[in-house]
Amino acid sequence: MSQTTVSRALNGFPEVSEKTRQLVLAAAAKHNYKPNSRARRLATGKSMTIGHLVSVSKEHEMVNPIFADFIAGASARYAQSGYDLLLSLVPDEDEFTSYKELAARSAVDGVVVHAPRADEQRIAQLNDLNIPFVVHGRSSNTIEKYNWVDVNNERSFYRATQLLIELGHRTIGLINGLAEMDFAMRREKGYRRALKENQIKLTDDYLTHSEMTEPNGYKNALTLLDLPTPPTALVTSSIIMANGIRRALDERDLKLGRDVSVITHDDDLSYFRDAAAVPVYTATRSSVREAGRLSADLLLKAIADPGRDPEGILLDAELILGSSTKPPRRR
Amino acid sequence: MSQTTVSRALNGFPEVSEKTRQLVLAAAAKHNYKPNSRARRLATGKSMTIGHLVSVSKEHEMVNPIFADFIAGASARYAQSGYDLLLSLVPDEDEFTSYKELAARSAVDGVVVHAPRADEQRIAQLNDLNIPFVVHGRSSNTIEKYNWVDVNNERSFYRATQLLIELGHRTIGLINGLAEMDFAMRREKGYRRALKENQIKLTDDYLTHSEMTEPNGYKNALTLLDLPTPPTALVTSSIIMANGIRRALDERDLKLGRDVSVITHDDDLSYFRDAAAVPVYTATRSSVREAGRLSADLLLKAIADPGRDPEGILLDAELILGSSTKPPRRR
DNA sequence: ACAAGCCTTCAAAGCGCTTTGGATATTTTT
DNA sequence: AAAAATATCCAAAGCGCTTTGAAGGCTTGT
Repeated sequence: MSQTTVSRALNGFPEVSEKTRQLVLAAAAKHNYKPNSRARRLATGKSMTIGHLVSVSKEHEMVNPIFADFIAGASARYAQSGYDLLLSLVPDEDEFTSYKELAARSAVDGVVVHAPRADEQRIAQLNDLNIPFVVHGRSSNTIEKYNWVDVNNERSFYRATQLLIELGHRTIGLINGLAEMDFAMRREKGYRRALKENQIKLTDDYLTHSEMTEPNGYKNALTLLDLPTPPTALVTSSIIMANGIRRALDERDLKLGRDVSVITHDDDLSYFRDAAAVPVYTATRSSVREAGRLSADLLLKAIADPGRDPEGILLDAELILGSSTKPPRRR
Repeated sequence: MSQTTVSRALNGFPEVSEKTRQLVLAAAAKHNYKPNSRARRLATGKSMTIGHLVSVSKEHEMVNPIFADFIAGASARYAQSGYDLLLSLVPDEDEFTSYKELAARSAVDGVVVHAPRADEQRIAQLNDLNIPFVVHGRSSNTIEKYNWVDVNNERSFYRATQLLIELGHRTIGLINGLAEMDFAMRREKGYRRALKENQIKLTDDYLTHSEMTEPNGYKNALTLLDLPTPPTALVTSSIIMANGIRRALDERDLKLGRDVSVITHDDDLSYFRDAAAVPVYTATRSSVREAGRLSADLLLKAIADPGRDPEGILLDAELILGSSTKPPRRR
């Protein structure tokens, strides 16, 4: 049987009769034959690979813990469509070089941009390289069109802050992610809007920016608790930081919920899943794994149809009531 | 200039004069030329790709949080050697199929085996497939030779338990990972050995096995605290579980350290780095990122020299004194 | 029974590199 | 100055597939 027939049979072309196809498939299964990826990719001119470049902050060598769950969501989709996932953790200053290199050697058919900043260079750069991409998040100061999947950060933090205010809190801190991150900026905006609408004036002392680690949650919580007028409630951007906050409260002999209310953003990480009947944390919750799935779908569409107009998908984080929020304690 | 010369110049062959090489390099840099990966891989017969198959438990869709840091370590090494990292998150029951498929289409030059069980099928299977691999961890019930990088789990949990005993604790619980995992088995062994050497008899009630999530740490801690004779100290396999334990203590109005001592294994995750002058947790600490680096090195060596005898690298976890351990409280 | 048309199969070209074996230019030796 | 040795470059083959263009085998209509 000729190579052509085999190739066509395996790739589902209509020119081959059903009988021969079955024969070919049977023989392939029997010998555990799979077309050699390398040869196939050269012949088709496609890489059948999606690149994920995750930046590692030089300073703290920090890998954003949400990325594992995000990738878990995306990976499943890629597998379904026969794509491989190429992962590269790069020092953040090398990010663009890495994209360029991937494009030059045409190693990937598309890439995912993680952790966009409010000012994000990569979007224009990738548009220039003319390589399909999707951004997990958005970039406020970017005018260009691009594909993105994001959570409604501004609105959900507005609602979270509003909830605390309705409970009676007037001194509310925000323990946020790095200031240059787009999500952090939007969350801050929501927080400020809620305060403003309720005529609450707070200095920037009640606002911290840092990498979202547990120690940073702890440290920043202590800083806020040591203010002359300590906050009675905290909003934070990550459940990992929330754990640090809990530790800080513990150290000050304060009880989460009773003494200080906390609302956290909850990415629904698989190892922190807050699935109790009454959740531990009141939270703005949105599954980052689902975001991974949607991002993958969007990217695959963009690759399949290069003429396609960029699209944005906005997920709405639910505001989940848990036991970490109560009215402020009487003094 | 001929294709041959260019190829040789770029790949550092001695047959080309230094002058021409510089010319070629300059021209390549100028046009941002990089040899097409697909073509190069077909021509050389190498994939220049390392596969990481991370299994996702069907039940909880849990992705082991240590894998991000492990991969961060490995990725840096791959990049240095020009290798790509292919990541696939697969439902655990499909693991072997996935390896076989990767091998059949020769998509990778080697693979890393994550989270080995005490009875681990994959090792024999990969040896059969004759594909270079390294295991992160070991498999106690496997006789075959293989490359591995592991921590001295048995010894470090022996020492941890011993420390608690020396402090005066007699009722010590172990909140461990899944029973079938090799690391969990070894840690239990160390724990039991320390108890036995000190003539301490405890029922299996003081021992729990589960996926290492925060909620499981919480739940299992509560279970142990509710025993007729509750433990005065706990040993646990993950800092994420330790956070759950803290929450359980909190709920019971017990203070970590003062009321219940805790020693945790600490993988030195980037978002939980316990770098305070006096660490929060007394811990058996070993950087999983370093394990990633070493695994990558070992695998690359194995690929470069197929005749090489398998090698094992045993890392010793340090026992770090923190503030979560104190003598048991008088009743 | 023959031509037209379709279904099925095939031989060969090409994907963009690396590598082999040979040719040419240069230097060294006799 | 010629021969030998070496340094430098090149044309062509080949990696294992997909895809093109064409040929062979069957069916159908007349």
